[in-house]
Amino acid sequence: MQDEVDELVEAWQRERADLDLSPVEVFSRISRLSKLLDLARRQAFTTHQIEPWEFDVLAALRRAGEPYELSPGRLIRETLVTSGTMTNRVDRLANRDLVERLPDPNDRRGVLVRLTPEGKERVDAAFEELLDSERALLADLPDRDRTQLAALLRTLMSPLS
Amino acid sequence: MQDEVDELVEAWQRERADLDLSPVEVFSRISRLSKLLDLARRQAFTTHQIEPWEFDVLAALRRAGEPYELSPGRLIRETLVTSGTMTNRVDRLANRDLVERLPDPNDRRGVLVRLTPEGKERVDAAFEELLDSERALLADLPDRDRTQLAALLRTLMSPLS
DNA sequence: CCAAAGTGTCTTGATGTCAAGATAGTTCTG
DNA sequence: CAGAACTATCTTGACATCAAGACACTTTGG
Repeated sequence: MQDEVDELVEAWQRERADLDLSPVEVFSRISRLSKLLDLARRQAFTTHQIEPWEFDVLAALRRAGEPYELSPGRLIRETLVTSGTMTNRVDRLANRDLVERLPDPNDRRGVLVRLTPEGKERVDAAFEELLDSERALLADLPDRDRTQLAALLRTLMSPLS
Repeated sequence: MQDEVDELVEAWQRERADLDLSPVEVFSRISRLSKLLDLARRQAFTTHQIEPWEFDVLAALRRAGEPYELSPGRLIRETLVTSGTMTNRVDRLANRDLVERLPDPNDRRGVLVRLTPEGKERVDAAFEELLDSERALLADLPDRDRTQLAALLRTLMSPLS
């Protein structure tokens, strides 16, 4: 069985037979999968009227547990975006009443972003839908393979993070 | 050994013990890896003064083989971007003399994008650097695991593409 | 205790992308 | 062969992001 990446590697091989192309087999697939996953994710969220970037923020707050509060700085670190981006995201989420901004009682520079009850409902529903859709994508992969894949990805990631 | 995703899964587990979180173990790692890879890629290309998006276009033309020509439509399909984006990319690459636009002799609506000699040099050098940097990332992974990882990713991708 | 360095958040301007639609040329159908 | 449907590319306007820096407050060190 052959996929797009096999074709890509063959094309390179024809042109640059001198190169060792083995890294492409792994990394090109990861990049493509990630792009396709974004689409699937966006799809899964449409029912709940939220965008992937909204989910990322809401989910970080949800995972934090009661009282569902984190500082913008912490959200930045969790979601790997810049501060300008996070200001903008929180603004838009606050406009939609999914989060609210509170002054940090311990630091007058600081702010706390808190999930509203509606935000919590929304993110919980979206997460369940996301898990369902991802489970469907994994359907072809036996349990053993799934575990092994996760383990290999963990190893690959360790030098990067 | 534990990574960020293990922590993320634990946090979810504390909050939502009712859910089966196994898909997260795979997909969250793929997304994160892809993000980290983008950074590594960007890094590898700085020496050669090109951006990842430039590489994507130049590489598609390079792989096509002599005379290194493809239509914008074909480039769109290879790189998974919209037509507006591709027009913009080709414009900027043409301004930097890395590609040129030619009329398609067989279709007066059409255009062919051709790699210039400088574009070819640039993309070849960048690709070699990219392969080196990716090989370094794979250094910890034995050959056997590498092949298996590629195979598992191929299986995972097949229902999506 | 005060000045300097550090930290947390927001603002600004530039950039790359997309969706929708415009335009020009081609292919199909009756 | 004429009109309709289709295709290829480009244009436009909106949008999310980032990098750099502004601003307010806090911590550190003499």
